[in-house]
Amino acid sequence: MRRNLPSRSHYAAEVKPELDGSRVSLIGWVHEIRDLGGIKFILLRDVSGICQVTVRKENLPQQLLEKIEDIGSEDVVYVEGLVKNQPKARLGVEVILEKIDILSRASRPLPYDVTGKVSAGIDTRLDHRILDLRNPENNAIFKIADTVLAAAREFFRMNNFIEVRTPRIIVTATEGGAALFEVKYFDSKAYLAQSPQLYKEELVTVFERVFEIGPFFRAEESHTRRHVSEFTSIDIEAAFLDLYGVMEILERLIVHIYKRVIEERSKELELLSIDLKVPELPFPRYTYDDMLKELKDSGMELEWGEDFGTEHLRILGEKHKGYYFITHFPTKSKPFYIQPCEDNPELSESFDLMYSWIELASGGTRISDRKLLEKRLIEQGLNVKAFEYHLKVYDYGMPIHAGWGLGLERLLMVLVNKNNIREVILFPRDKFRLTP
RNA sequence: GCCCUGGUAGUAUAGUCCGGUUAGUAUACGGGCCUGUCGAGCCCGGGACCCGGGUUCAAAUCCCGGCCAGGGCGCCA
Repeated sequence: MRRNLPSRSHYAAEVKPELDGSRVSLIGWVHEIRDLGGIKFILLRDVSGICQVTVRKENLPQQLLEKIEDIGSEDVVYVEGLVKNQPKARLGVEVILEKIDILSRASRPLPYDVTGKVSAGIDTRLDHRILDLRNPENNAIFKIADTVLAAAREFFRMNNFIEVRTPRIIVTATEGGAALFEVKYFDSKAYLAQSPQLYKEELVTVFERVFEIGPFFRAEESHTRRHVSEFTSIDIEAAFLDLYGVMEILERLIVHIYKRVIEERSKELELLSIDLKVPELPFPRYTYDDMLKELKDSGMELEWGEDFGTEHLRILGEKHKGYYFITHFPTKSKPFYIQPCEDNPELSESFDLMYSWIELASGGTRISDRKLLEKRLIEQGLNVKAFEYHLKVYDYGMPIHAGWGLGLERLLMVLVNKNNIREVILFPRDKFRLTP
């Protein structure tokens, strides 16, 4: 026997003045109740938004009134009633209740206030994340994230990229540097991938242009508002392009995402009080040397070859408020697979995409010559033998190629103007949080 | 890993410096009043000093240790 499932005639946000006089049925969660005695207002929330259900007690049978007295915040209810234009209601329309069924009860009191009347710290919010996400302002972030992901996939397909999936369980470090999580893999040790770097480079010899959107893991002991242990990377790799080609793809992707979010998520942007403007192309480009000079002019000397610290980036961010690229970093500050410049091997064909002082993406031209790659592995103190499977691919015809990795959550922080990365991750993971 | 700050009802906070009545407020929750609320309003109620040790006549308050949390640095997306 099939279950008898509750069904609605309309979503809450579809209850508009044009429906005046018609009968509707709604299903949702009780967002808020305001009881004025003879009249009672129930704000009913579903995925589309909130609608006001009005209870006029005078004409209702006792049995129904008792049922209404019994409902509480976050109960799941089915409601039937007549739509009525109502200038006194903020939305200009309300549903006069005729029938209500409680489909599921929420406990009382709830451990967390969904309506957001009392502010809560990020830790408390994350402890009660599901309730926290019911707040329309908070779930708007993830509706925007949905559009960002859809827009990115759409953009990549328009540009002949093929979506690939590379292993999350790997046998060795791909880049050295970042700390890896160790996992038990049957009778041996394995690690959680920190990047798809080597796989996507290998795959350009098959598909020419690949992209991957997926989670990666860093076991860093970071304790900041912009680091977590599990994050989402939007990665591309493309044959027959160098850093300039993939920088163009990156800035055009950002613009495409902005356009789609503005088109499809105006309501969510409004909820978050964000006035999103499509950034202008091209994004400004500066070299590492340019930035060193800028820092010097600001009274902050940095020795050539040193990577920028947060202190330096904050100064650069003061001056460059929006998106901009920094290119041609010193080779020694970059991973082994980055192509050194032909005319000056101390510099590399690398770039970072910045937004103010935040690093959003980094990438560059990759080394496509096996000999050079081996030399760089040795220079960085890595074990060449461990990379044998990867190095072999360079013997099978490896074209010049370039790519980048973009931090999805970092981009979201910029889009929705949040200064803690945990706000834009449904269930964030960091050194101190493994639940919920 | 290093550094700074904090831990008081479900939540957010006042009080802590300078130890001393019943630990205050808001909101949530329960009860009452209220026919146009939309941060509803008014009245009533229950609900808290992170844990352990020390100092003291007396500790939310001072000291030590632990645990937990927020943030910064390094590293990076």
